[in-house]
Order: sequence, then C-alpha cells, then structure tokens
Amino acid sequence: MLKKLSPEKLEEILETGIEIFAENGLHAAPMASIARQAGVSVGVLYKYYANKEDFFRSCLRHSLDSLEGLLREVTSKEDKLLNYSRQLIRALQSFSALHPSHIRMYHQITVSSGEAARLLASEIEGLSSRLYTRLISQGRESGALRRDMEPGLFAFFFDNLLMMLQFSYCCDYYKARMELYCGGMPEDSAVEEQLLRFLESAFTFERSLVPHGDSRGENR
Amino acid sequence: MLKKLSPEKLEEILETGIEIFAENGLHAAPMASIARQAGVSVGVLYKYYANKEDFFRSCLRHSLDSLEGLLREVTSKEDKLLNYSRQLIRALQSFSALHPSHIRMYHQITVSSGEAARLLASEIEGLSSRLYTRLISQGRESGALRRDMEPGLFAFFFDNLLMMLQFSYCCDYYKARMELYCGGMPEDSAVEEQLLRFLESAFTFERSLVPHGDSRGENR
DNA sequence: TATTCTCGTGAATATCCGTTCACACCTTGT
DNA sequence: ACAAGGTGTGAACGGATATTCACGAGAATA
Repeated sequence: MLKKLSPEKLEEILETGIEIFAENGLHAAPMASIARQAGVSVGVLYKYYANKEDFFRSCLRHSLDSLEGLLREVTSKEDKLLNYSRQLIRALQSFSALHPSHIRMYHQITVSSGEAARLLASEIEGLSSRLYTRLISQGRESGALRRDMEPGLFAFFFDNLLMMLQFSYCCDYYKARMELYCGGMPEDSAVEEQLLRFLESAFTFERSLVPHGDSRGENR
Repeated sequence: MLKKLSPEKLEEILETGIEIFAENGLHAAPMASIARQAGVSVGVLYKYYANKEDFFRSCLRHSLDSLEGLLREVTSKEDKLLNYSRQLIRALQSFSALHPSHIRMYHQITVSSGEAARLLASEIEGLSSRLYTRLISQGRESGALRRDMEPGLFAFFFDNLLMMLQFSYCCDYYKARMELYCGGMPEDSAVEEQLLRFLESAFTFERSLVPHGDSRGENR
C-alpha cells in the first residue's frame, strides 16, 4: 500500500467523483460509491477533502480546467465569427464524446437553487459568457454581425443553442428528446451543418435584407 | 373532518407536490414535506397513491394537462409561422410567470436517466414536438420557411430556444445565467422582440439571399 | 532490526426518508 | 342515540447515507 496517494490516483478519484455526481446528482451521489469505484476507502476522501461539498467543488474545478483548455485552444487563432462557431461546435461535439460525464455533471448542477446556483452559474458560465460577448462585439465591429440585436441577448441565444447541443449528446433525457425531434440520432456533421446555417442566418439577416448596401463582402 | 378529500383538496395536494418536486428533485422530495405543506398526513398520500412514483406521475399528468390547454389555445386559430412564434413566446412567458413550479419540475425531470428518461421525454416533449413539426411543415409548404434545412433539426433548435427561455425565467441557475449574459433580467417585451428577430432570420434567410428568383432549389 | 510516525481503512454513529399499520374520529343507517 | 364501516393520522420500522475515529500496515529513522 502506498504511503501517499499518487497524483494519478488523486486525479482518478476526481474523475470518478465526476462520474458519480453526473449519474446521481450532487445530493444523491454516495461518497461510498465514489470511494469503491475509485478503489480507495471512504476515509481517505475525508482526509483529502473536508466534506462532500468540498470534494464536489474540487471535481468541478478539475473539470472546468479541462474545459477552459479546450476553449482557449479554439479561440487561440483569430478568425471570423462564423468560423469560430464552426470550431466551437466541433470542439463541443468532441468534448461531449470524450467526457460525457463532465457535461452530465454540469447538467446536474443546473438544478441547484438559491445562492449556490448563483455562485455556480457565474463560475461555470462566466468563462463562456465573456468569450461569446467578446466574439460578438468583435463581430459587430467587423461588420460580420447585424446591429439590430442586443449583444447580451444575442450571446445568450447563441449559448442556449450550444449548451442544449451538449446536453443532447450526453444526457439521457435530452438524448431521447433529440431523437424524438429528429427521428433518431443525427450525424455530427449534419448537426454541424444545420446549426451553422441557423446561426449564419441570425448573424447576417439584417444586412442581407439590404443587398445593395455597402460592403457585402463577407458572409458565406 | 371530511369523510373524503374534496376535489379542491386533491388538486391542492397535487400542486403542493409539484412545488416540492420542483424544489427538491424527484428523488429528494420528502413525502412528509408534501403532506405537511398541503395540510394532510403522510398516510393519506398512500391511501390515494400507491407510492411516491405513482404520486409523482399524477403530479406530472396534472401539470401536462394545463400545459396542453395552453398550447391548444395558442394554436387554435390559424396564422403565419412568425405570428405563431410570437404567440408561443408570449404564452410561455405568461405560463412561466403563473406556474414557475411546473417549469421547475420539468427541469428536474430532465436529470432522470435510463428508461425512465426516455418515457418521460416522450410524454412531455411528444406534444410540442408534434406541434412544432406540424407548424414547420406548414411553413415550408406555404413558403414562409426556407427549404434548405431539415425540419426535424429545425424544430429541435426552435424548441431548444423556447425551452431554455422558460428555464431561464423559472430556475435559479438559469436565471442567474441569463442575468450574467444580459447584465440583469431583461424585459419580457425585449426578449420577445429579440428572440423573434433571431427566429425570423432563421426562418427566411435563404430566400433573402435570393431577392429576385424564387426556386433556386437549395443553396450552396 | 527496532521504533516511531504517517496515512489509509472500514465498522460504527447519527440523521433522514419512504412506507406501513394500529388507532381514533367522522359519517351513515337504523 | 347507537353501532358499523369507512377514512385520515402519525408514530414506528427498515434501509440508506454523510461523517468519524480507533486501528493497523507500511515507511522512515537510527
């Protein structure tokens, strides 16, 4: 038996925690299940973390770190709004395929209430809301984006679509719902294509209404 | 003491159940709290319902009945797709204001998994998916809707936006998230207006791109 | 090798919740 | 007014879970 848990083991415990939280919800996830599935005893969880709440926060932070890495990668190279969207959709599709438990845990978090909900929302959504708001501001300045919509609500609708897409790939209820609408699980490429068309319309509609205007030299 | 619970009392019990399920989740909602808040004893719940699961199903059915009534009202008079959308948005806004617990309960249901998730999804989403698919088919036939998008995915994106809107009005986490994006709770009328613009673009973008001709087949 | 210290273990404890059932009250029929 | 049957009550039971802590197995030191 090791004297100290290795960093790999500690990470394994966090990943296991994410799986169990994703499956059972924050409240109903049994610490005993987490310990058993990670191959350690319950006691060790309480040696490394003050309590369940503290352990959950660590799981969330661990997950957010990997998500931030992903978003940073996507937005590292400058590009047009529509191309960003394409990259984002693809990145979220692959993240959903690789780490469905993380997405499911985020979904479980959305049922929290009260002050906790406010804190968690700003912790989880802060990153993407800042990112999308920035992208949309840039889009407006570069003329790639219509001007008759409030950037805040626009970013909100935009993220609603992306968030629901991830949930629909990972969470049983939303998966069933997507199959209901589409008559079966659609191909990733079809979703990418159709969602992009949907978004492209929203991005540029106003200017398309004025085909003679000035610089029609971007979209498509 | 009444010999039998009055219909009003029975309805009050169901409404209380919806509130408690909405607040605590399907699994964590205590039957004792429901009984206490409704002003009856725990025992009576088990006289009228076989168990918690059975009681929950009754709460859900009770709620879906009122939701169906609302949707039926909106779609009773024929209209254009965009006007339907406006009526839908308004109806959902007022339903969210009147019955936030119902929406919160639907949200709690979305965390269920396995076979239960599939059944609940088809029970709750079946109605709206059929409705939206029908509206979209009519829209395509009447020419009010672009033809280069799959109706299924289109209806799916459409409902994603409407569903997220309801959650954002009623559920703490989503409420905080919307405030994060919009810098405060936006006015109902602003949301209606902006979402309609967003949708209108998606409905008609393809045709706007081709202001002269009509049947350019499908784009790209 | 002997001793001490560090750290993981898992049985035990306290709490909470679904469900049951013996009881008491109210209604109804006579 | 009384008896009988129906109906709501809530204390009690069993199962589950967060958290603790006395213990023992390795590592470190000499």
